[in-house]
Amino acid sequence: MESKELGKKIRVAIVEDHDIFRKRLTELLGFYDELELVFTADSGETCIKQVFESEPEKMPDVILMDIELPGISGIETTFQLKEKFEEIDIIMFTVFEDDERLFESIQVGATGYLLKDTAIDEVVSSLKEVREGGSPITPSIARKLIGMVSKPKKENSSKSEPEVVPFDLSPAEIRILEQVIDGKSNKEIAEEVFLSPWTVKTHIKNIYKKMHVNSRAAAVRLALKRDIV
Amino acid sequence: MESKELGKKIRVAIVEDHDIFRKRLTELLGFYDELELVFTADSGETCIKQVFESEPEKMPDVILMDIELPGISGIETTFQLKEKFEEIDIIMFTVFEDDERLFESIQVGATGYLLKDTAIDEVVSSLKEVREGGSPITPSIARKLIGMVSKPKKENSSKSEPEVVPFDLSPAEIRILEQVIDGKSNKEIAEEVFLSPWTVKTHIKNIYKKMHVNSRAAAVRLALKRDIV
DNA sequence: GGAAAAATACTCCGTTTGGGTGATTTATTA
DNA sequence: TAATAAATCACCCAAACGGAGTATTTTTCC
Repeated sequence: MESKELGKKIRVAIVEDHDIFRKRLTELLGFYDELELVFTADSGETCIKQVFESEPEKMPDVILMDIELPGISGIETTFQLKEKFEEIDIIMFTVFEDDERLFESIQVGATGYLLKDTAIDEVVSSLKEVREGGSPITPSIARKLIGMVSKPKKENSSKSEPEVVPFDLSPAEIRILEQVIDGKSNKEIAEEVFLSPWTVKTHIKNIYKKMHVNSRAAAVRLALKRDIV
Repeated sequence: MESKELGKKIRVAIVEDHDIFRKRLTELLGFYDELELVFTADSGETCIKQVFESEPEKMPDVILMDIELPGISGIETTFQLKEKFEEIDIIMFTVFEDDERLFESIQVGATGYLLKDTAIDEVVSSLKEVREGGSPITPSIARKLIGMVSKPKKENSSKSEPEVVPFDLSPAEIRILEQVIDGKSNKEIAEEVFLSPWTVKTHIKNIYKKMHVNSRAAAVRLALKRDIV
């Protein structure tokens, strides 16, 4: 855990399209001596522009990023920024609590995920935690995150190795996923497992939902990476 | 988010083998009126016994569970408790930060995961959050959790040596194959690499020929198996 | 300089996929 | 027993894909 020069101010940027909210946040963060607001932006495009134009000593350490933005979304913005500026930590800041956005945010490299009703000093601690290698996450969001890696409880497997199956795919689904990984088409799979092509398709759609992907290629990559097969 | 009868005291139990630590924690939590300590235990066995013998009005809402315990571990204890008392929330409380224990804790049904150096009022907020459907997690732990669901970011390996690639894919083809593995569509890839979608398609067809496959899924599997990326 | 390889762009066409919706049957378990 | 979850089958539609062919421009290397 490499804490980044304690004692130095944390350079913060705010990306938020809602004027009043942005100003209020700016105002509140102003009370904290340990923070230095380097810029605010009201859109993803502006934010990216600002970062590119920032002199090194004004480069933000952490960006508080609204997800809902006019034009490109906060998620897309994060993705683009992380491509070039890997070292900037980005905390998603949103009113939304849905799984998809959370998952996408994580995929594109967001470090934290806070709901907008988070108390201001919680926000400030989060900014610090992020600099120290942590990932501040609103508890209600954390529970969803846990849901993504935990499998709903079932049979007793307390002893020996827990036999970890990421995403809780049913046996039928795993069987089909294996065929998908083998590069077979739905029709081919159907013949292989003696099911109608429609059933195969339904299974695959359910697999996608559970794995949070939307194509065979992505499913294959994830499955191999997580050793599902 | 079903908050459980706000206004009612939260019944808490502490499971911790270290005497001084347990007493100190007990003492500290005593200052909070909104909490009611129903019991403490110094081992998993004792804890389970206590829960089974608890009268309904003394049943804990939340248990702060140390992971390192003499006899059965906090994880095993959690597992056994959750089997019978699904409604009890359990927060793992530990000095350990390793992935395995975190993962196991989640698998057996722990709701939160705090490090022992967490400030006391953070602990108290966590107890409340848990009752409101949240999952309080120490930020440094949360980052590990995120690592479990995120895709590894590509590092820029500035090519110095020729780097042998199975199948002799041209650099352009490898670049495109990487995108295919990321689950992108031809159009998305085209935008990413600034080429027309038709060109991308041509490349992909050539990749298929060289790899002797005829679908994305198959290409992804082969590429990952042979470490092309 | 000239041949070969790679990269680029485009068309036509039929097939496959992914997403949405809905329905029935069989376990399982609360 | 009632509620839930898993597995099965079905249809529609728009978008994406894969196969075949053609053609120009760059690069590379002998």
